[in-house]
Amino acid sequence: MSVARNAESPRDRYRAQVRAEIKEHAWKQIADAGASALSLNAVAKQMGMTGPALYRYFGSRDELITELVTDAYRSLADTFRAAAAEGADLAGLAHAMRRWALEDPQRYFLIYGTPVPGYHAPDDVTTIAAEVMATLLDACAAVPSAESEETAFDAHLEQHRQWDGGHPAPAPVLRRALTFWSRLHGTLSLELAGHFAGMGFDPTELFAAELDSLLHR
Amino acid sequence: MSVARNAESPRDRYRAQVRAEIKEHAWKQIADAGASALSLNAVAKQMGMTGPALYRYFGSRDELITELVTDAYRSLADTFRAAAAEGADLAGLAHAMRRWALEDPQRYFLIYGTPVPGYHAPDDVTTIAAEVMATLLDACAAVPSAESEETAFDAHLEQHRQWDGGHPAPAPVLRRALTFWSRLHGTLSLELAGHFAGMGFDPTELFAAELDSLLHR
DNA sequence: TGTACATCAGTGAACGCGCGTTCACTGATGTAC
DNA sequence: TGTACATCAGTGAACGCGCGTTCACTGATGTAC
Repeated sequence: MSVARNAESPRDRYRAQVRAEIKEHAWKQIADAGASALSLNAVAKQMGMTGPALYRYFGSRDELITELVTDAYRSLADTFRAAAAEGADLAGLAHAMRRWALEDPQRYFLIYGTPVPGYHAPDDVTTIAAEVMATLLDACAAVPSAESEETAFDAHLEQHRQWDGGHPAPAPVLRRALTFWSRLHGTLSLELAGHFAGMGFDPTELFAAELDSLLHR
Repeated sequence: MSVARNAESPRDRYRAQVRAEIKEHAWKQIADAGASALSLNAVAKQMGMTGPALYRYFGSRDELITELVTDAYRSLADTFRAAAAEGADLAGLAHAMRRWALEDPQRYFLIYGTPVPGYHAPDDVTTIAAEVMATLLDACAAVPSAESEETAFDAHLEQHRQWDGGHPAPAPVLRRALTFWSRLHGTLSLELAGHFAGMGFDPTELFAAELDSLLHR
């Protein structure tokens, strides 16, 4: 038995590298044909390996997908945090989110797209998803509250909320975050799905208008 | 050669009935495991038939799916038209749409969910999709225009529009329709995808709030 | 520095499965005289 | 009303395919003395 070692061995480095390469090819495949078409054998072939080899790196196809989902959430969370760290306000977050989504639409859809009816996400995924929300909440709390009146929805939120641990935000902040999320997801997902194609206008303008509706009202 | 007959023969009736039954089972399967899991063989088995039998009714799996998509659009269009015929205003349409979506979430997602990257919809589908939009535009045009000022997005729409034939609506009406669609799709799709689960509030309230934002501002 | 051993990445064969789709056929149903 | 014929729904076998996953193996890489 060897001494407990925290330092990474050459083999560890290699493992990490191959794992990353597998994921990269998996993303490419998802971008080409959607997540449901992701095939371990196809990924292996593309890497010049045989299918079973991948089982050294991922326990199953589901495990791979779960990790891609987690990575996607983490990437979005990082994008938000980075923007916030550079002093971006809510509008800044919105644009960062849009850029992130346009960068790889299928990555966006893997998270916020059509769910598979039976599937239930593992805890890790739920946790990291909540982190994204937390970053958004922080940004919403920082907005100067030029609120005129309390809305009916605020009143509802006041009474019905069980925000996952440690983030007790006032109702108007919660409302702002939800509205931000929902409104921007609305334009963004329709745009990414191609539903505005052939209508002639620039989706960027609609996104900007919706963002505006969030801030100046 | 027989006389040209418009009347439906018993065989025609039977055909129509079996076609309908196939679609019904297909919908059930989609509801259970998503559209990508739809299998002709599985549908046939569920009906007590063998796979090849279905080819009497549909040319291919793709043809079946295309017809389901078309039916979904038609169903939504009918829902809108029926609501409009009963004198429903924009809010009425919104609630009709929500009811329609909740009735069968996967049907909603088949239309407005994650698109398959390579897929391009046939013309029939595009046409019926435009019909849905047309109904929405009519309802938007009927709203009394309590507009204070012209928005920047209105100005953009004024110059960039190529609405598919015969529906030259003024920019503010277009804008209202797009905002309606995008905002309600935002809340609705997040709700249907289960992203609000565990947050404690009632999605109906958020939907109502978003609908309110469309009407009173 | 060199040898002996342990680790482990990747292969190839195999399993069982379900898929979409074609084809030649059978038997029931409907039609025409 | 009864017989001859045409239509056509559905079967069963078959094709070729790709999938996820297991298993026993080989050979290269890294480790310990």
